Amino acid sequence: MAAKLDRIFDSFSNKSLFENKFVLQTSYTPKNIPHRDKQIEQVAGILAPALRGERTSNLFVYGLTGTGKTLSVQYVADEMMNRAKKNSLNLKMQYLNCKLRKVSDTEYRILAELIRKLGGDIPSTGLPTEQVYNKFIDIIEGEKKLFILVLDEIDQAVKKISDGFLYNLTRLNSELNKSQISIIGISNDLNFLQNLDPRVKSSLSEEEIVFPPYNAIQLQEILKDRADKAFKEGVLEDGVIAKCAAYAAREHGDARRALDLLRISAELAEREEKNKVKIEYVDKANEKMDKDKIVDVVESAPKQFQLVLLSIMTLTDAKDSRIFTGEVYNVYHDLCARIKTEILTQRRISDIIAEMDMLGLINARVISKGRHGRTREIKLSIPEKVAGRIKNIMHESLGV
DNA sequence: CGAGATTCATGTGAAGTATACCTTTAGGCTTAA
DNA sequence: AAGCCTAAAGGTATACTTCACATGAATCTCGTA
Repeated sequence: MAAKLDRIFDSFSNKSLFENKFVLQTSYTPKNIPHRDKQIEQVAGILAPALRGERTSNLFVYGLTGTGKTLSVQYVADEMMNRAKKNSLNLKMQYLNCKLRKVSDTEYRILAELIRKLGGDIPSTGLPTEQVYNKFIDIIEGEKKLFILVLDEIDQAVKKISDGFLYNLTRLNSELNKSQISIIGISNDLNFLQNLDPRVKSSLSEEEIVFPPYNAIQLQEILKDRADKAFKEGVLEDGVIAKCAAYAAREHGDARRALDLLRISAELAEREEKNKVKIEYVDKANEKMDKDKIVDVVESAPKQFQLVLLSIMTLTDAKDSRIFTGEVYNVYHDLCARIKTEILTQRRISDIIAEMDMLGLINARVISKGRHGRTREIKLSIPEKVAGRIKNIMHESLGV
């Protein structure tokens, strides 16, 4: 065993394909952002008044995942902060990703997280929401400043909560005396604005910028740029980058995905102690990414979700016809009885199934079976290759 | 035979409940002057 | 008297339950051709 480990460690330290892996990670902020010059200029143009101490317009940024929205905004923000520091302007920016699980569920949690990031302290529950607002205002009003709030994945937040939250935020300015606040909303959902309360819509999107997806060629350039820094000389086989770019271009030009693909391909190659990244590793990486995502969701899901999912999977195996809510509930019921867990009502299970549909674990749609009532028709949307693994995880965590 | 009426199995909304936290407040005890 | 601790009182959020009503097409009913 020890010898084997030695070998693994040796190969790891000696033959690493990476020069600097960090460059490929999502947290890395490159110095130049290719093909986004125009958007960056626009953002900068809109935010520039802040450097003169004026309030900036609220800004709304669209674009699919991995089109460089967050990166560009953060880039501009960083530059501005530098500038502001030099001119000793009291400018403050705060970035918040609304999608993080611990944050996303409620208005309360978003505000609480925001306050924590600003150095305040707020309990995780118990306070009236209004008091949390007051605390937030207190912090901002602490000293005179311009405050720019960047809300990433804002559509997620609104989907979970309501747009009342945004309404409150946009109105916040009228309650502020010394300071002023501007909001930058970043959204993946292009239709997001249309479903918004008109009042919110007009005040939030004083300015709008759209980030178009990258095409395959642009993706290749981005990848090459980073690959040069990330990898040692000549470890990439020809066409690896092209293939990563192609895969990602198929997924609406998602640069993040392209970079992940490249990194994971190389990691796989490294693990097999190869000294070159071959094209087939890209395929493997692609599969692995899908799989990891699902595993992640399932692992972090609450127990009752897992039980319901397990019921659905059992049913999928048992019969090849369509699956309905009632059947799932029966199986779930038995399962709970078997492992002595409390049994939730069918009403709740119905909601859980709807939520799992949102998570993309299953595919459920409401159908009417005429005389035989209305129900959801449920289909598992976990690939078979991953299903086994998922089942193991659940068996383990549930102790079935 | 075809237009309505009926029906089933569950979707869906609203309101209520239990639990887990949180702050505030008031009483009681300790402490220092 | 001031300070500190503790327990009770009064809030809220969240996950869930209960109740009640809404749905929508297969099936049934019945009048008519």
